[in-house]
Amino acid sequence: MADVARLAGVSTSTVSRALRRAESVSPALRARVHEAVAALGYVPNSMAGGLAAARTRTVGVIVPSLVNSFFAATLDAMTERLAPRGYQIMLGNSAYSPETEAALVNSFLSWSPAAIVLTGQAHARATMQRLLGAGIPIVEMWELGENALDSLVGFSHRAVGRLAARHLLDRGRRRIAFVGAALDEDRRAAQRSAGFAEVVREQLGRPAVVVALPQRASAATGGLALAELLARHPDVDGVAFSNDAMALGGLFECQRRGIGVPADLALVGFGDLDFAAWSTPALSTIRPPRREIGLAVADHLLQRFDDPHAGPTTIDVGFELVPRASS
Amino acid sequence: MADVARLAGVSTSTVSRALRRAESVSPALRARVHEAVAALGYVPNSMAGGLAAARTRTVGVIVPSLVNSFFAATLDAMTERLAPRGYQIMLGNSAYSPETEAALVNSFLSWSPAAIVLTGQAHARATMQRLLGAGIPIVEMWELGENALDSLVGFSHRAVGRLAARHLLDRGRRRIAFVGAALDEDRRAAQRSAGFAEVVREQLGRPAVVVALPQRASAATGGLALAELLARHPDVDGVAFSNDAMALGGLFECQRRGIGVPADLALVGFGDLDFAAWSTPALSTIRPPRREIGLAVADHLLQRFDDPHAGPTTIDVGFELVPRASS
DNA sequence: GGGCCATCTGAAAGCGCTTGCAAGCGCGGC
DNA sequence: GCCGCGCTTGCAAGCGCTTTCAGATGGCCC
Repeated sequence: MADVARLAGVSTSTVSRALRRAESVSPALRARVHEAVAALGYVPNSMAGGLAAARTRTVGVIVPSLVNSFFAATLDAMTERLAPRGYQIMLGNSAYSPETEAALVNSFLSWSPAAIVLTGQAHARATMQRLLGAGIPIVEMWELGENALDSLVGFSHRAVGRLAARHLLDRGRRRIAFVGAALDEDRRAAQRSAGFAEVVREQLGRPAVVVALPQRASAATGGLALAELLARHPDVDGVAFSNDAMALGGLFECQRRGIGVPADLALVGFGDLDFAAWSTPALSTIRPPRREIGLAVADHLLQRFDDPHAGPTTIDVGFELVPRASS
Repeated sequence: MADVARLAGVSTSTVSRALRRAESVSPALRARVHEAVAALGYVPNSMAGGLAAARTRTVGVIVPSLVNSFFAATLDAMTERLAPRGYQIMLGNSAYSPETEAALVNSFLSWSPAAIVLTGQAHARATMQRLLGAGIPIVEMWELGENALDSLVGFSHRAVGRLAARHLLDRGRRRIAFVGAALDEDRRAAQRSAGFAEVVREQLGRPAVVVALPQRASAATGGLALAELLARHPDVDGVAFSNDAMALGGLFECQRRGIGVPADLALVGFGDLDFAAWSTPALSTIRPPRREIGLAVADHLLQRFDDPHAGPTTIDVGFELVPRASS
């Protein structure tokens, strides 16, 4: 930076200001500084900057899994929006464990991040306290409930479950069931399941049939769980799956068994993954705005970075039923 | 840190050493320091540390896409191995653009990372120079060719394409074709296509039929591309897809058209994604070690971090044909 | 033309750690 | 009993920026 200052014939404080808050430096000097920066290929040392300013252009993001393409799409969209503004993403993978999440939050905080983004609303108490004490924007995403820590960007998974059930009822199905996986671990899937069960109880006056395997959701568990459901309730005529990957597995299981979809069994998934529109029959599903969540989080954060007066908000990004041939 | 030092009755340098290189501090003091750290809930400021030491426990990773579950799985595995050792991942999304990659490398470098991990071997010249000048381990992953920048962890995509072709030939198919997408952008897919074409030329003495759509690979493009292939070559009897998502789209397209798989048309994919084993018929595919790449990269880096004498290596993680019912 | 205010720039004090250097200490050998 | 060597520990000098504070500059009004 001293070199840049020398070449531009100014002091390092001016260089810093020209690079940081351009408007506080006269246009002529600003141009000279930028020329010098370009000529020297100067790249500021982020750590020195961060240390001096006690904040950095870093956003810590913790997701429970990357293989789950929901969060991958959200992250994708988030980097897309944040990177051009010079914000780096520090990635953390909690593997659905609150303890791991706590450890990640701790180490993220040691970087004085500009914000921290978490998935869901379930956190260790210590995590929440530490987060609140940091005095930076905190965003919880992908879930929408009470008592937000700070900002919230998501939608109601209970409502998703309710909609799935209503959709099957609308299609004239009465012997309907919910198929999930790892519901103890995946809170949001459990909420969808609960919403589904609510509607079943309200409309049909009986407890809902829910089959959940302990393994993680996948096409394999979808097929296996459907097999188990059929073994226990051979007369089932409509199934809501916890996500599209499982629904795909269910669809294939039906093909193997010669079960007509939707003639014998109506299927509805969640996610609107790439293949849903292309399967035979095309998969009815509920589309969560995977990318939009990332964009909304990024936009909200940028706004709060730019305007210190901007406070936390709750953004309901909603979701959408995509009825197709499978139901 | 001063507080910790006071509580432990030592100087800050001792605290730093106890935390950093434990062996250079007597066991008694080390224990006192750790007690004090625990009592105070002290979390070191990474930036101050990084600034003073001119290096950080940070690894910059650039992938071309997260939605592509190949890289998501690799990243997942990498974080799993790196996080427990205190290394943070800075995530960059190049979106298959060398310019974006160059910008990301630049900003990563401003954090004095412990290493940088790139996807593939195609980079802007300036990127490579800057990287080499940084004097840190550089890993290129997912591709295996000549002239590694530094370390290399991957496999030969040309060999994958060759194997796909040979597999179809082994199954007695002669009118075989390759179906891909965005081959100009996705170098590795292009290499698979080239390997496929080589074998066709060698064994059948004619140029290979390759259909590639400009859009990104997906079930949708797989179905569309297969439709185009069938329009141009109705007599095709074997197809290798650039990846499993496309193959799935192709399989569904066959179901729609009543084309028997594998009776009329043999299908082979690439990736061994979750659903491949569960489709009807189960999808023959070539399995790249998605997670293993991440683990190998992480292990290699940790080794080089621990032992400054350790140099770059090239690791061929290989791949595996998984023959199933679709071929 | 002088005085005052607004605007822009520079000097310098850290930000919280790491690490080279040197001093302190205990112990074994002569 | 003294010397010297190794192992520990503390001192203090930065690492490369940001930002406060004050000084310089120029424009404008009376």
